[in-house]
Amino acid sequence: MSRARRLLDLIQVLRRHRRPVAGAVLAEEVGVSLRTLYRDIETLKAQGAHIDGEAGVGYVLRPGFMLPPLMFSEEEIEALVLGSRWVSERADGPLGKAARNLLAKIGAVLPGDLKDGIDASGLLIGPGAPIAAGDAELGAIRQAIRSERKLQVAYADERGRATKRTIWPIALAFYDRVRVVVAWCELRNGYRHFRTDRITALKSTPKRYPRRRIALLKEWRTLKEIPEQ
Amino acid sequence: MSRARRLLDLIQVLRRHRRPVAGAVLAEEVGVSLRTLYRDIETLKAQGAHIDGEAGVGYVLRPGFMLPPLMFSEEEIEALVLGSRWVSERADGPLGKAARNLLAKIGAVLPGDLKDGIDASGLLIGPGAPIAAGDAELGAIRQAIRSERKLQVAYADERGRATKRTIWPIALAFYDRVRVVVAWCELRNGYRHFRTDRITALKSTPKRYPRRRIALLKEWRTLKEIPEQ
DNA sequence: TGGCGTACTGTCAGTTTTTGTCAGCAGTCA
DNA sequence: TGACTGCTGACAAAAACTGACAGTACGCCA
Repeated sequence: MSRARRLLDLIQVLRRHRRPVAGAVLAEEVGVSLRTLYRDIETLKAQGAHIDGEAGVGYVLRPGFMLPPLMFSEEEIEALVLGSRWVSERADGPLGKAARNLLAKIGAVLPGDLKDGIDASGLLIGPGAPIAAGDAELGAIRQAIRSERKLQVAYADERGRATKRTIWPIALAFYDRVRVVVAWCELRNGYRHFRTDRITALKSTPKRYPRRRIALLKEWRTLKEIPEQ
Repeated sequence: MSRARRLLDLIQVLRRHRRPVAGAVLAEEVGVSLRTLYRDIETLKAQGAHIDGEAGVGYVLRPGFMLPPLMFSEEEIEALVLGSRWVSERADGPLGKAARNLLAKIGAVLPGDLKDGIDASGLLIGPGAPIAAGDAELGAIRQAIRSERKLQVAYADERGRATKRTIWPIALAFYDRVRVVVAWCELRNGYRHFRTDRITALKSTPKRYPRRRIALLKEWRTLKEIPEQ
């Protein structure tokens, strides 16, 4: 197995372990000596991987994705840049910032004559309809979705009726003007949609919801296809 | 210099030359023997680079971008997926397809447990307002923008007055419901905006416009900041 | 405090990979 | 046809990688 391949494998192995892993364990899993493992970790760090090593503890990989060398066509890059610009303009603050970081990161590795390529991409996002409020909490909502944790929300429905609910957020949908949380609602015992601008208060909880998000998402998608009464 | 680094360099060198380049020239530029260069080209092709070699002619790199190994944070990947989904749903057909290819390409290199990660990303694009017509020509417009070539268009303005113009397209702006071509208009001798749904006919020409697109784009941006009369 | 588990570094010999040289075949173009 | 070029195989030299061993440093815990 080539060295480059082994390095990718090492990242995967690291990803599998959520807790810190000892170098010796990693070395065994990828089939090299401990000394070589240290060298590999060094190489990966040099390539930008976020690996934290602590004496007496082990290694952890900060959440993220490592991509191997990849070739994109012009149109694919255009799509990437346009999409990131849309996120940058129309999504909430932190996500928009991530989109700009993404572009900066890609720009940084392109040779000089291509850096402007990204800035000067011919595809632009026009200003759109003003987006309804409720941005401040989106970061927390995304975090809850990622980590599959329950949220407590105070919600005012379209008729202004206020309720307090515990929900299992499974997705966040971006419309032109509003954002909608898709969630299982413990109060109603069913899937419900919550416009973020109508969430009057939100509290993250440390409680994980009892099913996997992917399964819930699949179930919700199936239900959606059945016309409602 | 590491081999991986040299391969990236080689891609850059190839990008610089628009005409076919002899392997001997490339070998000299990256500082290796011809034999090694052939081996490098082979490796790059195996990694997915679109390099065409023809005996008696030389090498050409089909337009595109090669990215080195890159680490993205969770939020950056979320932004990438969400942005690509927006492009996939809301941009024109070919670009949308490119966005889907982009995601597939990234999904393909991720280890098994992450592939669904992309499909199951918790961020969705909601259905939006119907988009005004004029999609069919977008591919040709983007092509003209990329290659800095003039377009002949028949245009009906907001009051229905029809004109025929030769324009230098420099950008394409995506609004919620319409798409707008930003261009220098030879008829009006100035920058004008054309809604794609009001372009009644469009013809690509092989004529390059006389200035660089980046410069025009910069000029247009400056002019925009001056309030119009 | 001492012991344990761990990250990390240096050195060096053996192994593997990469590289250059040479030789030859095949395709393109004028 | 001849000049130029892509492409492949073989082999030895050069370079990089690897494993083993020795040693240091750091954090945790009894």
